[in-house]
Amino acid sequence: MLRGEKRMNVLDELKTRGFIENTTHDKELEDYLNNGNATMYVGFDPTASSLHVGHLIPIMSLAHMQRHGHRPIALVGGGTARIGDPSGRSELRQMMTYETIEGNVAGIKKQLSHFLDFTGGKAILANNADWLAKLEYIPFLREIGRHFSVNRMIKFESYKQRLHSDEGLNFIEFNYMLLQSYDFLNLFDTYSCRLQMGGSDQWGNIVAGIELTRKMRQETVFGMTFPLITKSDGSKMGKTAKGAVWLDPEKTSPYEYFQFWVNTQDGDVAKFMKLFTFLPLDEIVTVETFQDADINLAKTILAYEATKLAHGEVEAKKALAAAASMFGSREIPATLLPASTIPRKALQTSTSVPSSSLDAAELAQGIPAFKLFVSTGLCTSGGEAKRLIKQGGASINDTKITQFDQMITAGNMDDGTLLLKAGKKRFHKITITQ
RNA sequence: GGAGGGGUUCCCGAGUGGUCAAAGGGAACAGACUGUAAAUCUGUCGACGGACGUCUUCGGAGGUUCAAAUCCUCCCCCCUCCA
Repeated sequence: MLRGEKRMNVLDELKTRGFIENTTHDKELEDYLNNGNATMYVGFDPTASSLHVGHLIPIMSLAHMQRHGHRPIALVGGGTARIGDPSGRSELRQMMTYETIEGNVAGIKKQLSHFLDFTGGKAILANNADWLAKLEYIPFLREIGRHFSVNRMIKFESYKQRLHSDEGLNFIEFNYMLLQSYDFLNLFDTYSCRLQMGGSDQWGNIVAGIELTRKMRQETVFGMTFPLITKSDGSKMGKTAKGAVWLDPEKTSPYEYFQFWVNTQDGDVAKFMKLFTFLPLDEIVTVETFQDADINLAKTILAYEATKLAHGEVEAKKALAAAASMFGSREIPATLLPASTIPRKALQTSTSVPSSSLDAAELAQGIPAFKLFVSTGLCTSGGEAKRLIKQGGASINDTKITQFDQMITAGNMDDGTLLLKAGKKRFHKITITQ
């Protein structure tokens, strides 16, 4: 995407791709980014050991910045997590132990390095625990606290909501804004970082940091917020039944991750390509008119590119192959999104479907079908497995199971394996060991 | 410190002694329809070798009762108002 004569400037690119909801100081910010060598940061809360799909917007925006020659800072909130941000939350966060937080920080740092190049100072990975943890209460209040008006703070949306709710706002959370503002000031001092980006719920905190820097340093720094990404049906993007879609392959396998993207709704394909891949905009535009089978090819490309970014090319190819063997595969024309590196030939082989092995002796005695569905993890209880079978959603090697206690024996094997299918999209392969 | 309100199954939320494994909604799951989409319709939705039955669940611990989510005692947590 770096080829081409007329390269867009970052701001335009981010705008066109749908990353920007709001910015402060439009003109000055544009100048700042156009003059090269800008430094900007996004904060990531280590509330879990892994980032999830919802974090891709900030991650991708930092990646775009880096591609345009700027220096992004990924700030992991190891310090602020000890407080808990009330913004956009209807209730007090569960307090996390320091050990949990540090564990989460480590996990998140690892993932960020898949998307950003931290070598040679091209990007910076920081943890605000490094400066927040050693703050002293009285000096902090005297130097920082005095710049904050409570009258003003309680007017911010992030607090207002909670002030009027039954849950209330706890004092510890009330301080979050001061700490995040202090982060910005600190990054400005240390790295001349002049831009903070964040979700739209961060607007108040970002603005507070801008004001603090102005008051204490008489310098102008900027803010930018991302829109809340919703699906075309209006629901929040990135959550599924099982909760968030994680970037950690241990929590969400590359295959599931791939499937998540393939299952994108029609109306969201082009939008998601703009946001979650680096495919060139002029190619993505063509997707907007696709329908029927073609839109599914576009979804495959979206899934492949997104999986490649998060898990690497090898895993992306495996996931693609696994999906192909489950759902079939079609050749993808070279003219379709030509910038994508997806393998375009129709595929046959299956590789990374969840699998387990079973002893041949055990199978020889026969195993009731529903037990097999439980032991493979396809169902969480015998009752659930029976229900699945009763409803006609279970099959083994493409033969529908009609009786929950049907005995499965070596006779059901096909090519030495049992392919269990629960519903249309969940599979499990059992290989038989002698 | 005082007064009041509240903690119910994944979420919201009804339920004030048996008819409660607990209304209703959402989410989810399965089926039909499809394009591995959405929408719609139907069914399911604590566990247990399926109906009957048994066991576990309504903040925690005890107690009353033939019977407790419901009554009593103590404790924990949250919120509101007053100080």
